[in-house]
Amino acid sequence: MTSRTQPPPKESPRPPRRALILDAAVELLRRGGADALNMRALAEAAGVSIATPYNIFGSKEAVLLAVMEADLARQQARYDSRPRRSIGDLLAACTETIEQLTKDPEYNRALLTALAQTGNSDLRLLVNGPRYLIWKGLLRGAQDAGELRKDFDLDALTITVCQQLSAPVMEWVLEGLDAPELAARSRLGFALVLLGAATERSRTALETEYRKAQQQLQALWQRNLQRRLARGALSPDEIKLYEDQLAMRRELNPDPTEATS
Amino acid sequence: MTSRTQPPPKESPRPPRRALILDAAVELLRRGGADALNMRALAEAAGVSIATPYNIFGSKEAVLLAVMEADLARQQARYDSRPRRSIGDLLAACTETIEQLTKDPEYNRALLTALAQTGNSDLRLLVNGPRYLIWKGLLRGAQDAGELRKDFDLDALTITVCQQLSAPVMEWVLEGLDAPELAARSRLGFALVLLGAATERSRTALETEYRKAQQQLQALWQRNLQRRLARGALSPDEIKLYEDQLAMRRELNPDPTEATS
DNA sequence: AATCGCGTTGAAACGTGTTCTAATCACTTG
DNA sequence: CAAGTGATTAGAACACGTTTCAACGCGATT
Repeated sequence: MTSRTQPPPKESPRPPRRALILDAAVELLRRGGADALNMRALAEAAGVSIATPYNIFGSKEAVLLAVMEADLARQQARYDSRPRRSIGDLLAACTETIEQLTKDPEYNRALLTALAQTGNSDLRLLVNGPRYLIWKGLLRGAQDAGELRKDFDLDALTITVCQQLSAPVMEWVLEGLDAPELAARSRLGFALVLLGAATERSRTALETEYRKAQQQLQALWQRNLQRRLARGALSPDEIKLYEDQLAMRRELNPDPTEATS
Repeated sequence: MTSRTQPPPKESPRPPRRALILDAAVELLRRGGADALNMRALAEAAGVSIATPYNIFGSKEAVLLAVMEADLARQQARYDSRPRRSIGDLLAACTETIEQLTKDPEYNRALLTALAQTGNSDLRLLVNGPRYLIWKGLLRGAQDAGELRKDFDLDALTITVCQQLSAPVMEWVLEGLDAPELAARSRLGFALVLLGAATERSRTALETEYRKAQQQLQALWQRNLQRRLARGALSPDEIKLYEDQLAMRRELNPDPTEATS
């Protein structure tokens, strides 16, 4: 009946404890990471009893899901407000999504880490459900605009694109990637996937996009590897990867920049 | 000096406690899932004191990493033994990887769940490092065989392909996907990504592969959604997705199979 | 044979999510 | 204005998990 879906239509009498707790959770996650968010700290930060979050939400997991839900609702609103139609808009949306994540890295990482730790499986639906529709809408726009072949199923494209986004995001959450690499990787993935379904009209633009992302990524790799080499913080696997890359590159360019050293 | 990389070259005197504990961990994961693997149960199952795993490995996380490492070493050996060169081999390797995972679903899911819960960030290197090289080798083979355009960077392709594998696997671990859908999704992703870099020679085969995976996926979706509809276990988001799909399909085929009901 | 080193042990400490219970508070009702 | 009523609170208690630590036992060394 009301416009909200989840919460029972019960208005908070005076002190909005629900919001108090959610705000405190966000702040704790942002400041101390996933480990900082335990129920005692949460209650204290919100200025309520430890029993209160349990009365209102039921469990720690439910608190986290509520935080996530609020986040997604905000994002969804942002997307709903601007319809987009071309592949350019699609790529822009990708960049925008990554920016939203990396704008508040501690918080977003901590939230996703904490949710992963609860082993929650609703996470998938919560995150992917609404997002899926957003991306599908964008892809449909591009398809209608003749930038994607009509004989490619929209759902299949959407899934593939979503996977290309979620994988690097997950790595970023686990601290395996920094923000620039996350951005480059997702754009690269988008471009390459879309290239597979591109029409003649969109092909060159996507190839350009692809090449741009690829060069960005290569530069980042070089930089990150050399930084880690300098720190001595490099695992055998990474070293092997690095040498592998160098060998490849040397193979392709018979005249590398070795003379400068 | 020795052929192994990680473990210090120290032979176990009589009772190989290290192996005992690792075996017990595997068995616990397989039988009871991630929750069943707590240190007390592990110690008991291995027939040692609870302190022993800590002396040998250092922490629960380290035990899990050791289990994972042993797994990967086994897999790596399997791949090393058979060099492959074409896109067909690449797709076969994808299927094979998924089969390895889903052949022992409880164990693999539990292991990855448990590792995700520890929030470990070495996970990425451990899993991706060796795997990365495997996939890169396969892609290089396909590129050398003229099935992938030479002007596409191998690392970029490898990353994108790996992401197309890791994302659905992650969803599968979180119980969001069943085994057939996992297989279909990864093949779909592989085909679509490779299609972006396909040469004229490989294009039609990849399109066929893509279409096969797509149809498989669609059939699975229909089945899964209807099954969940029947159970009444469907969230609003899923219903919206379902209606969205139906609308799309009706839009495309003016004559759906509705008459049969 | 006595001593030393070292891995192993059992129990206890510690942290965390969750629940329980008596006391408290606000708001309605007579 | 006072009493009742229900939700809310504070704090302890509980269950369960990881980790630590001092004591122990066993084999090798001198």
